[in-house]
Formats: sequence, C-alpha cells, structure tokens
Amino acid sequence: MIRVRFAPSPTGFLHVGGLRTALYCELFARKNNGRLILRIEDTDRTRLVDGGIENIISTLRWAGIEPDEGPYIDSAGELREHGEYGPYVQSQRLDIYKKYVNQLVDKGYAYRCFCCAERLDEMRERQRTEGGRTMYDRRCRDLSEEERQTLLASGQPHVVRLAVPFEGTTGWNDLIRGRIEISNDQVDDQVLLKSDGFPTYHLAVVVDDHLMEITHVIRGEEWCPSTPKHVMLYEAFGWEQPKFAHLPLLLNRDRSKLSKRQGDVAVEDYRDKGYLSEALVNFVALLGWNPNSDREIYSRQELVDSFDLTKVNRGGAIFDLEKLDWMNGEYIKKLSDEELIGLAKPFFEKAGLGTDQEIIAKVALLERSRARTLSEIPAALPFLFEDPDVDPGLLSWKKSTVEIAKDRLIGLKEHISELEPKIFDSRESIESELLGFVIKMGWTNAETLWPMRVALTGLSASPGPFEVAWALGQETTVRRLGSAIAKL
RNA sequence: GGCUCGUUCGUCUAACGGUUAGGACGUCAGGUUUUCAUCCUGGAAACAGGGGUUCGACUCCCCUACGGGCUACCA
Repeated sequence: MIRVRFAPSPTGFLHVGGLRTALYCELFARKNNGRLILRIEDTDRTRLVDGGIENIISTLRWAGIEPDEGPYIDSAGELREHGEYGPYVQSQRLDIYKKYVNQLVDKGYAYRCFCCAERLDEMRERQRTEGGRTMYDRRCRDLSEEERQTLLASGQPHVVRLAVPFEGTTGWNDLIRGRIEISNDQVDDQVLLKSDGFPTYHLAVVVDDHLMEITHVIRGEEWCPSTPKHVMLYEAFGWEQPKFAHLPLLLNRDRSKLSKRQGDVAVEDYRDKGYLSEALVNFVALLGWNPNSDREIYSRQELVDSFDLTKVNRGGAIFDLEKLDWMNGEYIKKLSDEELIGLAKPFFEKAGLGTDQEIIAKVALLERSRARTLSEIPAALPFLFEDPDVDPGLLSWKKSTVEIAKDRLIGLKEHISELEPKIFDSRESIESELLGFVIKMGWTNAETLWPMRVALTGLSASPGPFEVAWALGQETTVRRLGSAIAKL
C-alpha cells in the first residue's frame, strides 16, 4: 500500500508551492490507489499562528484535496482527526520523539550537547571569517561520562545532536534526480531534540514517516541538503527507508525561490482575487510536469491518470501569472450560467454592489467571455448601476454622421418604448426583436449599433447594445436613449 | 566561502542518439465583428558556451559560465 503525506507547518496560510506539493502527493496517491496523509509539523512554537491548521485544511479542501488521514474539520466546524496512525499533529507526539531520541543516545548515534547559543554564535562567526563551512565543532561529543553527568545534574539545558560519522558518504536514489551522494564530513551534527523538549524537523519527520508507514517522501528541493541526516537516522534506527522525491522549486520572476514580497504566494490570495480552484490546480500541476500531450486543460481525473512522479522536471519553474489568467478565463467560459452566477456573487458583495440576484446574473453573463478572474466582473460594467455621463462626440460612429446617429437613436427609442415588456424577459428575444427591427428599417449595423451602444454605456468598448438593453431593461434603455438624443 | 542541484523560444513545456526542435501563454500581423472581448488564420521567437564519445548528439561524459537551494535549538 502506497502511503504519502503532505506535512505543512501551520504558519498562517498555504503557500502555492505547498499547494503543488500537496497536489503531486495527492495525484501520486490516487494514481497508485494509495493513501494521502495530512500531518501538521508544528514543532516550532515561535512560528505558530492561531487557526493555522484549520486554514490549511479548508484551503486544501477548496482546492479539492481531501486527505484520507489526519486532522479534518467536521460538519459542526470542529477540528478532529481520522486514521489509525495518530495523533497527526506533531506537538501532540512529544513523548514519542523523546522515547526514540533516548534510544539513539543509548546506542551512541546521538549525544547530549550543552553548548549555549552564545558559544555557537561565536563559533560560527569565527568559522565564517576563516572562510570555511559553518558547522558545530562537536565539542560535547567528546565529553567524558563524568563531565556529562555533572552537567546533567546541574540542570544545564541541553539539546540532543546526531553523531554524524566522520568518514564515508551518505546518499539516496531520488525518484526525480537520480543518485545523490553527500560526503559525511559535510553533514552537521544536527540538533534532533531542542532544549525545550520539542524535536526538530529532522527527528520528527523520520520518526513520523516511519511510524505512519510512509512509503514515498515527496517534498521540495530545499530538503535535499538535509536528506543525508534523515538517511542516517533510518540507518541508526534500523528502519526501512521510504523513497524520496524532491520537487523543483517554484520561482519568482527573478528566479529566486517564490516568496512573499514579490507577489502573492498564499493560495487564499488567489481565491480572493477570483481564480477558480480548478484553474489554479490545473495551472500549478503543469509547473514542473506535464502529461506529454499538446493540451493544456486537464480534468482532475485526467491529471491523476497520467501522473508520473519520475517525469517531474528538475529545473525550477517561474510562477507566471499571465498563463494562469488565460487558463482561468478558459475555466470561466466553461462554467454553466448557474455556476458562474453563484461564484461571482461573493465578489459583488465584496465590491459593495449588493446581492441583487438578477443584476448579478446579467453582469456575470455579459462578462463571461471577457473575464479572466471573477473579481474583475463586478467592476466591469459600471453603467449597469448608474447612468453614464455620455460624451456627445462619441455618439456617432467614426465613419458616419451626427445626423444619422440622431435619426437612428430617435427611431430606436420610439420602437423600444412601444415594445411589449415581456420581450425584455430573455436576452434572446430582445436581441432577435431589435435585430429584426434594424434589418426591417434597412439601417446598416455600424451606424445604428454604435450610437445605441454608446448611448446606453457611455463607453467606447463594452458588450453589444442589444444585450446591454436586455440587462438595463426597457425603462432605463428608453431613458438613456432619450438623454443621448438630447445631447445631439 | 563550502556543499549541492539545475540550464530547450520572454514564460510553462515536448522531443527511443537520427524531427524543418513540437505545443501553450504572451507578443506581432491579418480575418470575422458596431466597439472591446470571444473566435479563426498566419508570423517572429529556444537547444548557455567549449571539449569529447558516436556514422550521427537537445538527448551520454567532462570542463566552464550563469542561476537556484542549503549552510539555525525554522520548517
């Protein structure tokens, strides 16, 4: 049984890079009929954020990622856990780590270190000025049993460090990168247990992955340098190692690791800007991997079916919004009317444009071919909410005359004001009615439709006049035609 | 600085060692259209550089350059 985990820290929001990692974990699990585990790595108490766990869970859910095990939010909004391998929150597993770290100390794979922060800082400072690598000098590794007992008895705070072998090399076969080997003399005597009794990432990740029977560790490339430490821990414990797959990073435009400051990195930022979760997921899935076909748009099932971890790229990918915008527009076009209206509604409320279902529906449907994000829909058609200030100079079509514009507007106004109100009930009926009228009158499209559109919208670019008339309704349409005529 | 990973159009990417190096976004030019958007057609645009290996290298090896990551009692 394949078991993969997504193991974020609850630091306040889900990073889009984290979303991609979670997605690849999910695709891999589903493809192989395995299980996806969510584990919360909250061993750094200084970076905890209230509600961080709930935020991760709900954001993953928004993206359509539902772990099989781990913390979840029940229908009553309570945080609970499911699965046989819990607890799935590391801060609730402290006793477990303590037990295993003691095993390591007993067997000589780890040792207690009493060095204080000041000494470590000084040491690194000196190492830096000497131009070499900055690593713990292993002073406490050589403490005699007597010295150690004395320090321990004195209540001196201490950490537990991994006793890295002095010689040799440690490596692993990365599913994405192939064999990676690192000389042991480059590996620091990593702190495993902090003086506050919390484990560091390195200890906790190995213990938990083993206990939770994780078969594949899928994580970001930034973990490559510390993977030898993890391999050493597996060896020290005598545990079978999982397979490792290190994903390429998501990058800023300047090719540095994707970060705040250079744009939005929180998934919720994209949600709030009006990106559809399907679009964001589709986009992010194709950053670093693709199904080797000429298509760009894939359903979730298609992604699952074609996913292949070993085909993931090795180079980092710039998170470029232009293509995301296009893709989001494609997804908006595919939405049903009901879906589009439902999704657009919150953005109207946020823009302070009310919750009038009818007007939201009209705006959303008029904008669907234009919109790249949901948030730009409410602001796109201001003339639906109040009468525009029409520039008289704009009213006649560029290749026509003011006289013709005025004549057409008068004709349209008279005709429209005499129409049965129910013709305005549907977009199709009003469009075919007015189109038929223009043809019957023998008017050419341009010299008629341009003035009408400008009279109704005041804009040089907007949706077509008939659909705008439908959206405005009979009364407003007639009124605006009237005030435009008065300006000519 | 040390260690390590990477490098195909501007961007995301495809290409059993044999292709006019393909697609998509963006861009440019046309077309459809009352305008914008949509839609259609077409164009420009890439194998980082140098050595090998090979009958033949984008594909394999080495070097260089450039870029990234890591270098915490953070993950």
